[in-house]
Amino acid sequence: MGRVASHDSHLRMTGQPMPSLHRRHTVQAITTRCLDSETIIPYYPAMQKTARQSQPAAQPPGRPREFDMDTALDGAIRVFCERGYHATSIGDLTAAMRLATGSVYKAFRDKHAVFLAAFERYASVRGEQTRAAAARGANGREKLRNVLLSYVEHSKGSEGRRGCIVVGSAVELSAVDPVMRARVTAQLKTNETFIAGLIREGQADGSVPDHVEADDTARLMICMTQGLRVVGKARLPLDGERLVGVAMKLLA
Amino acid sequence: MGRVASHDSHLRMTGQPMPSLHRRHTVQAITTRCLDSETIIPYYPAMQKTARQSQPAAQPPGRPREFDMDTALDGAIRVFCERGYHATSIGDLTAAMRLATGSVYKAFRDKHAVFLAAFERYASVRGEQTRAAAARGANGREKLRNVLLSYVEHSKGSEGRRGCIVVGSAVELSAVDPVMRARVTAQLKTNETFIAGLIREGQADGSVPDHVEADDTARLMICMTQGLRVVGKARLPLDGERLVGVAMKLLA
DNA sequence: CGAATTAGGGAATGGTTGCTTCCTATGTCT
DNA sequence: AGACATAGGAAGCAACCATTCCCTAATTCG
Repeated sequence: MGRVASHDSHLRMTGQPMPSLHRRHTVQAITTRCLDSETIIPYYPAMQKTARQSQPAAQPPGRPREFDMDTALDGAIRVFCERGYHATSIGDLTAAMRLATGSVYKAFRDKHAVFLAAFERYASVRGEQTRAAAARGANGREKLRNVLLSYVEHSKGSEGRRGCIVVGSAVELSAVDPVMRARVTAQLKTNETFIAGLIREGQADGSVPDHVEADDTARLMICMTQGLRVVGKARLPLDGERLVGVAMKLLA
Repeated sequence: MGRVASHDSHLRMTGQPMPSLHRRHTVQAITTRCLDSETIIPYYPAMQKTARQSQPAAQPPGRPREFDMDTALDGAIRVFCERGYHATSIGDLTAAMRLATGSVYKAFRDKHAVFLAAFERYASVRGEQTRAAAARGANGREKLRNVLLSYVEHSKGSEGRRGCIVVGSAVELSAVDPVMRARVTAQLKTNETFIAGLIREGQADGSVPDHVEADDTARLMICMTQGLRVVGKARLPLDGERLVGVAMKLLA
């Protein structure tokens, strides 16, 4: 039973995420906008002393980064989604990111930081896709329908098999890693308020009946979407039209 | 990239689940009935040559087991649900099962076998609970309502925080462990046909309209239930009455 | 009773992992 | 040029993990 302070101790203990006093760094953070575009979350592409302060396009000193952070993170997303956090070794990570070990550890504090950055990017990209799907609808009801359909499509086939990093984090880490748990719940709430917003929009434009309970329905729909990712990862076939057709009854 | 045959190699490679020729053993398997009570799945409490053949109460030779297998497995279920497969060390396991390392390995081939046995017991227990919930309903519709309510209750609070081993397996293992993937999909299908059966029962007794598509609705409800476990693990509050109230619209 | 057999439990083992540290080469800034 | 920072790889380290070994009980069979 006695296990004390290991490498990834902050994942196994209830403790804090380690104050990161390794190098104090006021990062010039690349920010990504999230689903509801309310919250702006920074992720750390590297550690570099802030450039000049008010010259946003100024290139920092030193050799510029050769690899593209986003494509590297896309690789990280791929493995993390597929295998989860614990089963992904640094070797898996460097292979997927096409980076050497040293480079990874130069760009990120540790494995956990890579995971967080991958999570951030995933949330940002998926949020954009979802908002795009919504935008293709004429009214609240149509938007909602498109959003649900988009969720099903992303839960199917090879992408579905790969899995969702949010669901993965919730299941694998939320009991044991307070940082990721906070991030996951925030993400779920963001998505939920986005959906609730669409329902209210539908009620305003008359495409959704007024007696629909926006918040409860939104929460149930979040359950549906998260469950879709679980079921999709287990490779059960999913038929978008049929499932969404049934789901739209919730707006009756 | 080069990783060859590690401890839990059959989990990391695409390979087979290892033919288990370690010791050939015709186990006198303790069997558990599953949700739909159609399939009988053996799990391996130990390796003992079959006793006499047709004397079910005959005690096998050797020192009898001291611990209760089911309570030990309940402990295993607890940690596996909470931390998942990979993050659970043998130390965690022995602590939770209140067994010494050697005893665990005497009773099970390896960690994977413990996990499978825990999964089996979990499925069996939860199946019984679900069937009990259904039995408390007067007609198909009521049964369904009770089942959904039971799912929400189990996804809430401390049990919800602990999590569901089926969801955990789906997310953490199904991409990488064909044995568990098969087990997970089988379980999901079993649950799905159970729900579909309740819908049809409701249609037969008049409590559910005939135009409801039983299969599609059942699949969507499975997504809901699995999603509930994800959301519950992320600790979002869940209100059974409200959520199920909304969900019952699917039977309109 | 002895032989056979199995469980209990803890110590030992061997391999892997995450992480760190070196090193040299390279590119961009002041 | 000099400072700085990245790239990439190799080598190393301490920790940990899953598994095995081994010795001690407890029970049945002959």
